[in-house]
Amino acid sequence: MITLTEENYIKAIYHLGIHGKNMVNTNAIAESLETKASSVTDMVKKLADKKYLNYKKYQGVILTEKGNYVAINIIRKHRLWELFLVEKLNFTWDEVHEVAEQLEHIKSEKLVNELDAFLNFPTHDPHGDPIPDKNGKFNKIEKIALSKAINGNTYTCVGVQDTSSDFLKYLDKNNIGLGTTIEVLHKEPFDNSVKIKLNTTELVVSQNVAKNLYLKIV
Amino acid sequence: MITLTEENYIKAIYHLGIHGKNMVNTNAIAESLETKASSVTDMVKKLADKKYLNYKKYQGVILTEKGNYVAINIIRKHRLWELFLVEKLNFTWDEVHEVAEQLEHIKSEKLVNELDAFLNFPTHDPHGDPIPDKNGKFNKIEKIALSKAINGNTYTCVGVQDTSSDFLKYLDKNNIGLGTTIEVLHKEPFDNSVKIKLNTTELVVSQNVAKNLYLKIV
DNA sequence: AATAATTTTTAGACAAGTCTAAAAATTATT
DNA sequence: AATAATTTTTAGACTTGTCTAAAAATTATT
Repeated sequence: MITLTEENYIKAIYHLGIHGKNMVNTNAIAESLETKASSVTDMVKKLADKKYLNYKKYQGVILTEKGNYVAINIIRKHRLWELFLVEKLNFTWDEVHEVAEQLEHIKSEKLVNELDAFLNFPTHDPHGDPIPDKNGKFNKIEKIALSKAINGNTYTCVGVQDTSSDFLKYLDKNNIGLGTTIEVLHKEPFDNSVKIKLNTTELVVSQNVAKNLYLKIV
Repeated sequence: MITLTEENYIKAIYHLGIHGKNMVNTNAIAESLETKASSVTDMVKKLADKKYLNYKKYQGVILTEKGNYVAINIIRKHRLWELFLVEKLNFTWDEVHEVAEQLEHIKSEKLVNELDAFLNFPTHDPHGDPIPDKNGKFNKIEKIALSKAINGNTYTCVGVQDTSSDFLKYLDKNNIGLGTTIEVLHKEPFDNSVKIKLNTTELVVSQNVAKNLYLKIV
């Protein structure tokens, strides 16, 4: 039986390993889980024993097929629950994360699959992230950060990188959500801020915001 | 912060203390949680320190107001989730318990209250047990075990005592559910079995079944 | 290539919750 | 009321996951 802590390590390692196919190092895991490197070393040995990952001393860690499967399953549950909370229980997109972090660990195959059906087999969660299906399959959408968007083009918002409450509240306040149409008016080379057009209003957003907002070309 | 284990102890103590206002003893708690008496003693001291209950050495344990509040809140969550699983996710009444045991520990005031609203503020769960409201209030229904029902009277089924999968499957197989109309035809003094009439069919149930099936007079 | 800085691992300790075995208190029996 | 049976508690140990501090390996710098 896999423990809650083990699941959280596997999830963190999955997310850290997503870009670049190289190994995930101890300090990165420690930082992401807000724990100490020595604790990570201990746990990583245990997870290697259980065949969730391959571990080379001083080299870092990489998930096995088995570990990958576990990670994707947790992510599937997390995102289904997030969507459930927003669609059925009136949560806002900045409120869902904390609760979904708990719900993702509930163990019941039937529960996940019935929830999936209840929500009509959705493909994306409230932050625009893809939801893996029963078999772990999901397609990533071709998205681009606002900071890398091209002047004069028009896009729609398809997701966010940062899911912190503060950032999501900022977006809400400025009427930016999934599906919002955004035209790129001007990119300021001095501070990398970007001037955009939303419906009728114009808005200047900082580099920080621009980096964390994902768009798709219309 | 209260731990999962503490919550389970408090819930068990609440259920054990419901009949008779006297103290709940160590062995009873140990048996109900399938643990050892020595473990119970340790935990009970901890719960007393945290003011969830009053504990007198060798005398047993009784929940405080604070402990009672925690217990009722867990029961509220358990029963709301059970109803959700049956009503929205196609679970049968014998499948819900195990999953609800997990879901009842999710911590989010908003989640519980929104779930309550989503289900239209229900008053009873799929086993006929009352669901406490936001303020912990609930009315117990005047129910009677089939074994104590009176010959010739007609009742409706309002709940069960035993919620084991086997018992609930037995009831399903014989078309007995919440709201089923039951007429008591004959009580056999020899083995305490009871002959009942369901719609058109007649059925003889054992003493064991009769003791675990709750009825209300029509 | 030698030294410095950083990263990672090891060793030993701690808290939570559990266990076994033995001691202490309570309850039942004669 | 003394002894027997039962229940409860204590004492000490184990597991999981964590920590600090020190040692070892790797990477960066000169």
